[in-house]
Amino acid sequence: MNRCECPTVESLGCLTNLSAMAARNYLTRQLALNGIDMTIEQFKVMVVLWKEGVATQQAIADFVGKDKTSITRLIAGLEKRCLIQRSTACQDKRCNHVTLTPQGIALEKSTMHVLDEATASLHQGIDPTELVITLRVLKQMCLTLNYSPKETE
Amino acid sequence: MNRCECPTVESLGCLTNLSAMAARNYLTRQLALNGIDMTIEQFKVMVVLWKEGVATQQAIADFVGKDKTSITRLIAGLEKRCLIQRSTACQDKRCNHVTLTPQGIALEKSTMHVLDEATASLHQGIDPTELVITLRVLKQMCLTLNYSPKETE
DNA sequence: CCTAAATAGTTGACTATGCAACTAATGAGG
DNA sequence: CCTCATTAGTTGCATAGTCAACTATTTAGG
Repeated sequence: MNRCECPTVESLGCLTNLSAMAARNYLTRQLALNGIDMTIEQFKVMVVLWKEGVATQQAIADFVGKDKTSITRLIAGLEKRCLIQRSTACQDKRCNHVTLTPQGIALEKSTMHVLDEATASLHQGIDPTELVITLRVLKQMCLTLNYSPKETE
Repeated sequence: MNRCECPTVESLGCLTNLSAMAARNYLTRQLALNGIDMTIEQFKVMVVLWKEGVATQQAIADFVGKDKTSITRLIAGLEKRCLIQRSTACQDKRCNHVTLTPQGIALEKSTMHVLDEATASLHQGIDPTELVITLRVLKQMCLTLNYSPKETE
């Protein structure tokens, strides 16, 4: 049964949700198929750390566009898998410094490879020009919603 | 802090997730602001029922593009709010017939109004031609993923 | 200096999702 | 007819997300 038949919609509200879920599930399967025990959400946190080396939880939250609460729990999952470490100490004792473990560092190459292949699959069959437009439109929508002045109220 | 800064991406994988979440949260707020005690997910189920009148849980799952497990739980939420009813009986005793209660029927107009306004907000500032392209691209991506022949394996 | 506001993180309650395992009912083939 | 595969739905387990309330720390202002 075709999963794109939601009767609601010719709207970004519904279609972004459907396609996001489809992409999410696809990436999850690909990671699993490649023996990488990591969810997409955890993966995004790892990308930040691979880039930055160290980060506070709040900084990670801002990077990946999530609540600090979510980060607390994602970090907990990554810590359980021994991919990152939390060190409570720094000048500002409110902050946690999140750093990669050797295992975490080692995963970068293979994991990014899976991501690149998966992204290629997602983009497959899509006209490059239209892809660019789509990405721009989605960003536009994010901006509109995050900065929306009065919530239509 | 701008929530569209995920460093990962110029990919549909990441951007659809960000924009879907943004849209989802926006719609949730709008429903709440209008005094409608319903989540987006429940709302989608209601749309199916407003259209179809009756449906089995599996049929609803297919319509909204979710697992039957999710539907079991969404339906439970709607039942608790007295918006729908499950009647186990029919020719095929495996099926549940899900129907609307009078309260559920009564909610259609106001709820759809909120949806229409919210959709207009989402689409605000987006060129109509580009919107059409975007919707087509997202559908394409859903199709690619649902029918993906070999999972890149 | 000391109180009040802001910030970083955590926790609990609620909702949603997927997978796997399970029950119950149906249908198909020997 | 009876067994076996299929289908509908439920439940348990793990993950994720939001909001609100809370602790601890830092900072700003009287």
